[in-house]
Amino acid sequence: MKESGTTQRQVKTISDVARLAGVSKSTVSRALSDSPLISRETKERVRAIAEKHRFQLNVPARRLSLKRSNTLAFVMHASCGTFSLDDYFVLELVSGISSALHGRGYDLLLLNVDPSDDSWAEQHLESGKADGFILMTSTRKRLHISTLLGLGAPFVAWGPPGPGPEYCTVAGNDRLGGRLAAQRLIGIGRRRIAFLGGAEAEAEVRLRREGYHEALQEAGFAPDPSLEAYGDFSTASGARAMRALLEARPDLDAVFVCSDVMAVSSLRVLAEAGRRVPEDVAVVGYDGLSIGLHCWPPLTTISQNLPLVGKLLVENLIQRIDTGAVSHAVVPVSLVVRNSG
Amino acid sequence: MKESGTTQRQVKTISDVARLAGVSKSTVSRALSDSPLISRETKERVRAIAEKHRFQLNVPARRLSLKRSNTLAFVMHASCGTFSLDDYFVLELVSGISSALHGRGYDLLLLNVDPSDDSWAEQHLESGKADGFILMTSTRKRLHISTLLGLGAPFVAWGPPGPGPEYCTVAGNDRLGGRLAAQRLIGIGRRRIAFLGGAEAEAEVRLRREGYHEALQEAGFAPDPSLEAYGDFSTASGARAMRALLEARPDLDAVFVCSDVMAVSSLRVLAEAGRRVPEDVAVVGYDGLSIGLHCWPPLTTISQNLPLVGKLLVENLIQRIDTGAVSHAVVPVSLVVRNSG
DNA sequence: CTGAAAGCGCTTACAG
DNA sequence: CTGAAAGCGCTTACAG
Repeated sequence: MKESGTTQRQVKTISDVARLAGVSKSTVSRALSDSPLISRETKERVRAIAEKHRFQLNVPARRLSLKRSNTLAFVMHASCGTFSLDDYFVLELVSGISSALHGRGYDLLLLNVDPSDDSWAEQHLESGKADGFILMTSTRKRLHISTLLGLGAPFVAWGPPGPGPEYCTVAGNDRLGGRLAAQRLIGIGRRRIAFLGGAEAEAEVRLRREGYHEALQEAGFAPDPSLEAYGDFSTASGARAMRALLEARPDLDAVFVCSDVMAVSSLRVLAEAGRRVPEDVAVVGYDGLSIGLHCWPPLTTISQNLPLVGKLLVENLIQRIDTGAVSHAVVPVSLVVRNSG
Repeated sequence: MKESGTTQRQVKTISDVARLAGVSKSTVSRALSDSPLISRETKERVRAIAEKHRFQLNVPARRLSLKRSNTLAFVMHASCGTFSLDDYFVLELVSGISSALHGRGYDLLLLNVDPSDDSWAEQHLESGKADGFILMTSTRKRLHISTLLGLGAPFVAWGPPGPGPEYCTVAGNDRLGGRLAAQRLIGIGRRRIAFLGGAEAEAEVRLRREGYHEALQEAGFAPDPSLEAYGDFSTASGARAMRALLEARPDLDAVFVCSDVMAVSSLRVLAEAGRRVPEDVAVVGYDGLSIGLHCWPPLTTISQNLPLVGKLLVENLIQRIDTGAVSHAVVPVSLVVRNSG
């Protein structure tokens, strides 16, 4: 009974727990990971001791042994240096992903990468830093996707699936979104409805435009290229495209803008041009970001349900890691009517 | 020369590199970590081989051996479930931190915690998941700080240092910020200048109020409690406090709001009350978030230079981990004049 | 159901 | 300057 003297000795490894429980390391390890090999009594005893001493498994050791990091990396490229509104979409998504990870036993690593450099993938995969990637990057997306495919890395990308090799995707229902936006503007009596897109090369932009075209045609209007302009999802490009549209078609009475971030800067251009929103020009945005609630006038928009997007990104990636299953998820979108259109 | 057949064999461990270089594992390890023990020639040879085969050190093994994770955890509690504007300050900061980490050899873990539960600290420290913490949480800050202090965990907290035990802090110059805001409003001829604060318990709120009082007194005005109201930094609380102020003092002609997030919702309340901004009521916000640029009217504000804040949080935390040094940094603030005040 | 032993891939005294 | 060996703290065949 010479327990005294060792009173405050820390319980830092499974060996310590084993000693206290009078069993082997193997048994402790199995008890803590709930192995079916261990009897209920032993399990309970070991766990009680572990809890009493607030024992924490050493995670690097576990990862080394398991050859698995239980870590997901979120890949983004915040506009180097200063933050800007342009990143709000991604930031709102991080929040959804982070919540979705809760209780799933995975950690979330934030990876800020240079869009023209794809070495991050190998560096994080081969080193055992991450088991899989969530790809948000819109610039040079093809480069990053093909690098990941080349490595055989598990990943999930935001946006509609491309042609070619298969990988997990989560996207909004872009065609429906475009359609809903145009239908809304037609429904409130607009006739010269412009389309302000992100980069035309992006599949989601083309799909939203298709939906917009369909709605126009169903209402008996012919799509008109002079009513279409493109940016790159940044505030600056949105403002530029809006100015170009006003110049080309001073008679436009509505505009469907492919992202809330660009819509917010379009509102400003319209105000500066002396157009009242929505009286002179109605505006519908896309994404359903919180800023849309607080700009002026509050933005009517197509909401993408980002918490759900985050959940699906996480769950489908984990499924891909565990089973190899490749999935394509499409999340519903919905029209949120506020004041701008 | 029977090299063929093994052509595509992967180089996955330092043993593989050692074999190819004709040296021992020890030497490879030392060469890759740039140990002064190794000759320049050997170093170069080993590194050339490692690079040629795109060798990546196994990070969990390294962490196990070094007993150091080289990982910083950013602790936040996004409003559970749905994201909201309320989180924009934190999100802009994550971006700054992530950039600041670039090239410092540390990874960034995102920790979304329940504000009433402080078990995350022990779980991440003892398990070797993180070496230090960046604390953003405003709710129950004292609880989390005392838990971290109790564990002896390296951490840095945003906000002015509290009394009692010492820990690293990074804060804005809150007193100066409050002063600049009030001076601006006095300077444009306002006389009944309200103060809309975050929680009165927060040191930064009290300091900003002190600065505001000082400026008033210097201009010959007496501070007036009926012109002061408090929220909790959320949009909802900002709106509530603004309504209370308008009710209590319908004659107010300016308001200094302690955060841009609350200022944005105050703008809306003022618009609904039929007050023109800035003609009837001038508004100055705080933080310098990007939303301030895109609300209506664009927000005059006290900018906090969040990229610098992120840099200091990271650097001072790493210094604390490496040397034990406890620092208190104060970042400059500046008035950014836009349209609201 | 339990344990002794090997192995995961590094780092670093220790010996030369 | 270099190497053999022990050790970091887990997990898991393998043997009982």
